[in-house]
Amino acid sequence: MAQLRRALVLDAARAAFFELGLEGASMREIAKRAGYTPGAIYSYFSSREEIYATLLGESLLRLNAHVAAAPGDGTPAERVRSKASAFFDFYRENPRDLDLGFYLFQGVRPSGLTRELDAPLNGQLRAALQPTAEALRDLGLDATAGEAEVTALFAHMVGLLVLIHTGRIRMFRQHAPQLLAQYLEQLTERLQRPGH
Amino acid sequence: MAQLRRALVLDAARAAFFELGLEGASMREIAKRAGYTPGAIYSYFSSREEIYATLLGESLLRLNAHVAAAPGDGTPAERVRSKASAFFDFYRENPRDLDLGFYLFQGVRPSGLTRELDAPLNGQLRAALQPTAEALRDLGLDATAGEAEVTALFAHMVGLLVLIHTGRIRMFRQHAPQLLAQYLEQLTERLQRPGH
Amino acid sequence: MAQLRRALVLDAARAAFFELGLEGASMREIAKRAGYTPGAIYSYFSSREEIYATLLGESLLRLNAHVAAAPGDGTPAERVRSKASAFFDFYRENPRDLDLGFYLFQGVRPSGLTRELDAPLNGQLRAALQPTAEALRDLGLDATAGEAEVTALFAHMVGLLVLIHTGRIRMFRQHAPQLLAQYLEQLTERLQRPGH
Amino acid sequence: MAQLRRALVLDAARAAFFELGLEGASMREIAKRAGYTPGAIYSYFSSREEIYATLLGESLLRLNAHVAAAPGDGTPAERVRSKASAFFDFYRENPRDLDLGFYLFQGVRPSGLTRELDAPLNGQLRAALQPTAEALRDLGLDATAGEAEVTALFAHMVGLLVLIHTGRIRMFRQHAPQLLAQYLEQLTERLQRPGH
DNA sequence: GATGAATGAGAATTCATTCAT
DNA sequence: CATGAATGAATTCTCATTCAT
Repeated sequence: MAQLRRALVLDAARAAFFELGLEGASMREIAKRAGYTPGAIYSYFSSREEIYATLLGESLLRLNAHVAAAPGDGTPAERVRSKASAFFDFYRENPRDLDLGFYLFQGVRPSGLTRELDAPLNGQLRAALQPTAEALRDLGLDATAGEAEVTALFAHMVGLLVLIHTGRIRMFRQHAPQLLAQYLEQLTERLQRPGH
Repeated sequence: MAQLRRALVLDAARAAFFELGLEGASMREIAKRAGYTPGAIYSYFSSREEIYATLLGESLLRLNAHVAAAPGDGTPAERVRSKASAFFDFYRENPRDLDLGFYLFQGVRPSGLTRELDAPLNGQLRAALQPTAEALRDLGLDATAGEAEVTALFAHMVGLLVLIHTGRIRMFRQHAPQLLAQYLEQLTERLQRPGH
Repeated sequence: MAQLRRALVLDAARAAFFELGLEGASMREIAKRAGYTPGAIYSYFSSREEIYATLLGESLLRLNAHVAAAPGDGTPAERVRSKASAFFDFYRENPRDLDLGFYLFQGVRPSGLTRELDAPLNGQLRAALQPTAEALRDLGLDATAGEAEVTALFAHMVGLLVLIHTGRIRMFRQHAPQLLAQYLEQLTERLQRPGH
Repeated sequence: MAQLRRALVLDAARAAFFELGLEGASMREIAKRAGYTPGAIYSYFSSREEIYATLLGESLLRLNAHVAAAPGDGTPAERVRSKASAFFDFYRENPRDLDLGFYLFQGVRPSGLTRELDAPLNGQLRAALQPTAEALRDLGLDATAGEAEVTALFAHMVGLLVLIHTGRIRMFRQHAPQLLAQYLEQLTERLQRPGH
């Protein structure tokens, strides 16, 4: 019962956030959309931060599900491409989830929430990259090298996503997915080259 | 005269922003630092947004200067590394400028200013990547391929900078500059490989 | 049964008040400590005021017990000192009870409760001063004079307690108990002086 | 100009406080009475605390003026009575000033104001007792004894004022001024007695 | 007797902006 | 050009209390 209503508030928060962005999704706005008075929200979430953290956690679950659903039965090189692309596409197709992902370290200063919730959320993010990391290891990389490679790949995807997100990509008249494909191509080729 | 005073306001705004961040640099704060009353600021800038846009333009000028100052007299491969690293290091060493760069599309909704100011600002950003693009062409890339490569490189740098900025990079226990060096290494090596 | 549960709520209220003070002891807090929901409290007390009034009545009972326990077998002068000091020490050692004593006329405006509960509470307060008044009469004072003297003594103690409580006593670098001892000394000496 | 408007806000605050007490005199209420929006108040006072502190400072000034105006040309014993009574009467006749005096340590927790403003306010309070202290010294008391005596006297007055204020004095069917007169009588007599 | 849910009023404070002077 | 004054809307959050179930 309470769980249902909590979900209702969360729906309202998600909608508000997705429509109005961070600034617009105030407690007032969320309450209005949920059909509540602002005070009532606090029965379900103890602070604005908690709402956002919940939303972000949920978003990361969707991300992980999306990555898990990507084909994982080909060659290691194919799996690198498949899993990394799944990660990338999730955020490309759901730009608000990217906003959400950026939320905790962009807009949030005063809250003590960051510290407490940071660890599990980071864990969820790591988990979403895990399949890619495993595929890289199957290509022959050791733990250290795999870590470096997955970090570089993660950075590359984040950069592309930011460029898409901010519209800066048009500046270069390039398509981000194609750029990612090239990066992955070169990556797998490089790792399979003799002498590596 | 007016130009001088406008510069004075801008100095105050820059100082406020660099010390207090986005949240802390209110019109009140800027005015106080400039020795003005809040209302007076509006003689020089028509909105808070315009101040930030001006600040961003100025930041991009500094970026271009930094890139121009980087050594440009080695081999093309060396120049790619030199110029790209200059770009990267500028933002790594001046994280507030990165904040500034992200500002206009992150927090700003209501302003119609973005559109008008977007073009020149984009131009300045392009300019900062121009030396790198030229060095890439000197490595034998045609216009189209060069464009793709510089975009990919730009994305990679942006991604790394975001990871540094948000502290997420610690998660992977990797150093960003090293990752960029590897990326540049592989890039130049690939472009110089026979058959390319 | 109901009486037991009422006591349970009261325990929670007392604990909350003694730990968190007036501000912190909200209905929510009291309910939480009692293992109830806020609404349930209203089965036992019709308002927050009533809880505090009940708490005050109980506090006055403890006060009376404390005074009763003080030695009453010496000379009248000794008994004045003994009983008055017991009164004083109770509040000095239990500052929250003093808070409670001040509560009803300090913070409370809207309640009509004060009037109804005032009489019995006043009675309890009087009772706590009764032993002192009797000892004074044993020193030879008639009813009227005894009344005046016990009132003056009461005022003196209240004044000292307020000074302790608010920290203002440090301003004068004096110790309250010592000041009370002097007052009692002079009082008994004066009453025993020939010609009185 | 600004000073005038500040005074206007202060008038509104005083009126609100005197009519509605501490709880009722919210920023909303003060603003409404001053004909302002709540935000406008912050041009004149930086916080609710500052308003109350100003009100209290002003009250203490009136207290000091009242004490200064009391006759100071009789014998030391007469001056003790005159000055102490002036102190007492001020608060007896202006009970809201007493409320104000109790404010800073009763209702105020969260503010950092107490510490900063406490010292000067304490100083003003001391000053109001100074004439009495001097008259006591003229009766032959040394600094230490005078300090003790003025503290005891202060406590006695505070106690009586609290009893008046809370209505508890009726309980004893005594008049406070008369009780103070008796206290002062005994005090001066005691100090003038041979052997002292 | 108790719950769970919600209300509605209220708190202090901050802000970009406007505008008569 | 600049001020001083003020607006008005916004912010998050807390609380005693009510009431259908």
